[in-house]
Amino acid sequence: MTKVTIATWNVNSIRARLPRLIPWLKSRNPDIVCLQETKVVDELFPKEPIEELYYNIATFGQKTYNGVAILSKGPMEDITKGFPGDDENEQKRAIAVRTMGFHVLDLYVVNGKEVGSDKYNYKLMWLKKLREYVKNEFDLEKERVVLTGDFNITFDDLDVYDPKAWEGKILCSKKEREALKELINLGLTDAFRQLHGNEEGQYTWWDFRTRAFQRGNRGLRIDHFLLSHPAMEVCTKVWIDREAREGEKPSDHAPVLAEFEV
DNA sequence: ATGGTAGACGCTCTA
Repeated sequence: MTKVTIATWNVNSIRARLPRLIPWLKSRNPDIVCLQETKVVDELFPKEPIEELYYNIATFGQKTYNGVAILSKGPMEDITKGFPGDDENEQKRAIAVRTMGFHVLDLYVVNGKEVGSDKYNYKLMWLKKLREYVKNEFDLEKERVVLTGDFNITFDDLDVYDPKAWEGKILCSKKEREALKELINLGLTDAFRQLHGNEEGQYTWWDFRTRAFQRGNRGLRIDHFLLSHPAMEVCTKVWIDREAREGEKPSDHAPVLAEFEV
């Protein structure tokens, strides 16, 4: 048996977060890392300091906004960027690779701004495209498939610090939760909830604007590991690395790490 | 009815 650790982290700019990312990679030493909101074109992605830690890197970035990247200690095959049929102007929010015995999809789901807005409708449309893509391109019954990243959706009120304040709001609205449920219903499991039961207060994102972390864990759980059955079967642990949200210049998200015995 | 912070960019947008 060997252990494979897969991590996800919305870094909110790879270049701004490098002083936090590099020491974190050294201390946690994950085998595979899915990054979101890299906010940089591929040519300017700071590859060298990450390659020095023996990672291969696949990037799918754009200027200023969005952007995803996968780091892996193993070789990466079948690198797929975006969804089938996307044109080059489409927002850069999805990248998939086959590495170390897993199909890994790194996702930065649309935020949606406000329920009912154009961005909200784009979010729901994007989630529909994601579902079709996963349904058509991956064998969830037979393969170890890992969908991870910033989903910008809570599953239910257990994932919310103040459910009353967030009721029906963006990240918590009925339509978003239904879209996430429809994705799950393809044959995926919310690995964190599967292994942690109804544990409360487990969040992955805290709003900078309201100083939600410092003011007492006022967060949401929106960064997820959605696993196919063969992946869930070998998953032994999922945990949120709150330490990375503390200290100088953190991202607004904490990393989430999943461990597999394969 | 919409502040607060953070990041990239270039005096504004996105989260």
